[in-house]
Amino acid sequence: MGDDDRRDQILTAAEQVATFEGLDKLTMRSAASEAGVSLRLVQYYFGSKSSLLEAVLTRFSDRSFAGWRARVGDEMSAREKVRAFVDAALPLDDERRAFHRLGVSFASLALSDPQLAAGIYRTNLDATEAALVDLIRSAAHECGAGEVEWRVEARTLMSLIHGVGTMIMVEQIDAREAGRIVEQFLSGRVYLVRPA
Amino acid sequence: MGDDDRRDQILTAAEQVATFEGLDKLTMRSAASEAGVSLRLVQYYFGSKSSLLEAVLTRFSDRSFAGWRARVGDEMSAREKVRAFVDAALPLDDERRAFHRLGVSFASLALSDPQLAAGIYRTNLDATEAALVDLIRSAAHECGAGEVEWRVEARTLMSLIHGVGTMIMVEQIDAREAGRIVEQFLSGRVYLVRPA
DNA sequence: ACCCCTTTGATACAGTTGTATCAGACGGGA
DNA sequence: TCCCGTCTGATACAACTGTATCAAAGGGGT
Repeated sequence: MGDDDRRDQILTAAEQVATFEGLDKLTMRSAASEAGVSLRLVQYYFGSKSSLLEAVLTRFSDRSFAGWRARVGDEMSAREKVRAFVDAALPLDDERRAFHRLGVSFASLALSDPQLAAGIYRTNLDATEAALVDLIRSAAHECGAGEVEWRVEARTLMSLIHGVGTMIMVEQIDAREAGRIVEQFLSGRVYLVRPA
Repeated sequence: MGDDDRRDQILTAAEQVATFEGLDKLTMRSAASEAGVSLRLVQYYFGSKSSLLEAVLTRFSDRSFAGWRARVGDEMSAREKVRAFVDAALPLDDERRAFHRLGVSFASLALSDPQLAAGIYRTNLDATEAALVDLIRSAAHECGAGEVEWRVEARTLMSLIHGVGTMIMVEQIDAREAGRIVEQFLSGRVYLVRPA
């Protein structure tokens, strides 16, 4: 088995543990056990725990984009893409719930360990924001809407999604209610008004 | 020193540690050390760590309301109260930032340890939601606005605030930008439109 | 004075953690 | 065949955790 394969195998196992048992349960040993390899092997490939953690975090960040692009097809209109973006970011099924759970852990980590997590976390958020700004601007152009503070719009939408996601996770609201909240919000946005 | 005083002293120390060093650094020993008492004393008053954690969580939840009421005066109009609510919930100074940091830790805990944290967390959210629904309904009545789905409105606002708060915490946006986002959102809400 | 119960303190113990060390196995060039 | 660098594994170790145990001080009722 090649190096990258092994690395990936361990990384996948580590992510699995962090997602389903909590980030605090992710240890060198638990990752090794989940991957079905020895502790020494994890040490060999990652050296220290912080390296492992950083690798998991980076991979998570990358997959965040991958999961989004998988839902945003190229043939969609910009308006549809915005909807798809929202849909991708909400924890509406088990896969997205698992993903969100890990995201919350990392957000928490980013606040107490700025050096490790915050950098990657911020980078991810900034990239997401930039992509969303583009999407919204395109959508507005399609709709024939005038100039708007795109960045504020993007950040508002990102904030709302984040908050709704958390509410779903703690089961204060269900998927239906989340849909209602988001729908009601989006229906008032000029960049989504269908052109006459 | 009376029982409650001692309990409170330890609890305050525990909260201090959890807030400024991270929830994972809160241990029986660190709480004792911060409080300037022996480990045994913490055991004596709280028995187990989960009890200590639960007490810290409960106290946090209570203070959440206290901090809010401190900012929402009785003489305010309902419209002003909604503004004050938003203001109280955003991490705009060190105190509110510290508070928010602990809140994120607990949110994360609530997702991996439903039994302990989720109950208290959910109770807190539900109570907040109920209070905000009342506030919004009153504000709308003041404004002469018609019927709206108050609950959806309240949840939307709570979600937005939560998301904006997180963005502030990871320093993706600053207080000014947060104000702009919230202001732009609120300006479109019927329940805040000043009566003609 | 005596005693008993609450309160406080020092220490021990088993489990888990990250990390380091020792000892081999594998595999291709000389 | 031999050898050497890469790769894999078992084990050791110190630090830290929650919890349990032993011991003693304090102080009010008899």
